[in-house]
Amino acid sequence: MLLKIENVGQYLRDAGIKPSIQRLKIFEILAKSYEHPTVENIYTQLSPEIPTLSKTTVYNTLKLFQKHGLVMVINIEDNETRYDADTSFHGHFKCNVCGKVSDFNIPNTQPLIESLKGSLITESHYYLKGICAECRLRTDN
Amino acid sequence: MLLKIENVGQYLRDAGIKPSIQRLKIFEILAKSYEHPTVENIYTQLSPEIPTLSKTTVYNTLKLFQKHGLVMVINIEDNETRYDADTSFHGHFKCNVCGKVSDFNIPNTQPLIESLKGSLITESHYYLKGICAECRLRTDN
DNA sequence: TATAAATTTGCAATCGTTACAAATCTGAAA
DNA sequence: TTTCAGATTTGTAACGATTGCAAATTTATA
Repeated sequence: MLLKIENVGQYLRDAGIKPSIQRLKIFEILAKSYEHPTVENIYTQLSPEIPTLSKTTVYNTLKLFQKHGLVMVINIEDNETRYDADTSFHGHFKCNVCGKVSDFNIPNTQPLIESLKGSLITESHYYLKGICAECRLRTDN
Repeated sequence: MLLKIENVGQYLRDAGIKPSIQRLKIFEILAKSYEHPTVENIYTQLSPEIPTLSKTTVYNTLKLFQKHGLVMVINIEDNETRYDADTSFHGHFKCNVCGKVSDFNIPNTQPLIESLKGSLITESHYYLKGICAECRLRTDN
């Protein structure tokens, strides 16, 4: 989802991260769009603006965000790691035709799983794959 | 979960796959255990029994199983692809301490997601991460 | 037994990610 | 302002999982 953060610099500072230009821009891409970009996506988008940007910086920064709980990792495809600045519990839907990943709300709260009694749950992930409405219309599926 | 398949050879044949020794053994590892092995796991387990086994064969075979709907991919960690011969909808829980991945049943049916109306859903994945009961007791978490 | 097709194998290539050390930047003290 | 230490960024090399591909082997068929 689109996160409404007025001051990204403050948001990072509050999380204990010094807001360098690279960090600010990377976080903005994550927060101010509906995409769930890969490292490659972020790097490509930012390169014109920050020509000296290194892909290593993107990796390092995302690791840093993760460590501070500002970002969650989306593993839908095994060869495609995506990132999301919305860390609240929500689902992801990936269209196998156009490749887009969209968010969806999960109505009810998580069910209590009997067999996991005694376990500590720190992360929940729910995702679906299929063909999105637009692609179905377009391709007659 | 533990799949109860009396005749693995027949099961593969029914799916349109000729049951070679390699395919049989690889499928047995997937079906007859609670683990959710990686390619590495499978290769290591089978190597003593089939000394000529190639890791490429494991990859090819898993791709083939996938194509015929006999196997689902589990992407919990971005650097660790696991496989499961139980393709029915169920959840996975990964313990961050011992690393084990266990199954759990999901009680109620999937909620209808309003925003996905018109989409065709072909795969559902639900997974949790945390610390399992055993590791909590052992490590005092 | 001969031959074609299917399967397996081994190796090289690819790609995403990480390690690491040098370069650059930032902020505080002098 | 200048200097210096620490933080951050960068580029390159290394690594590991996965794939491409062609040769070798096995299996099925005539």
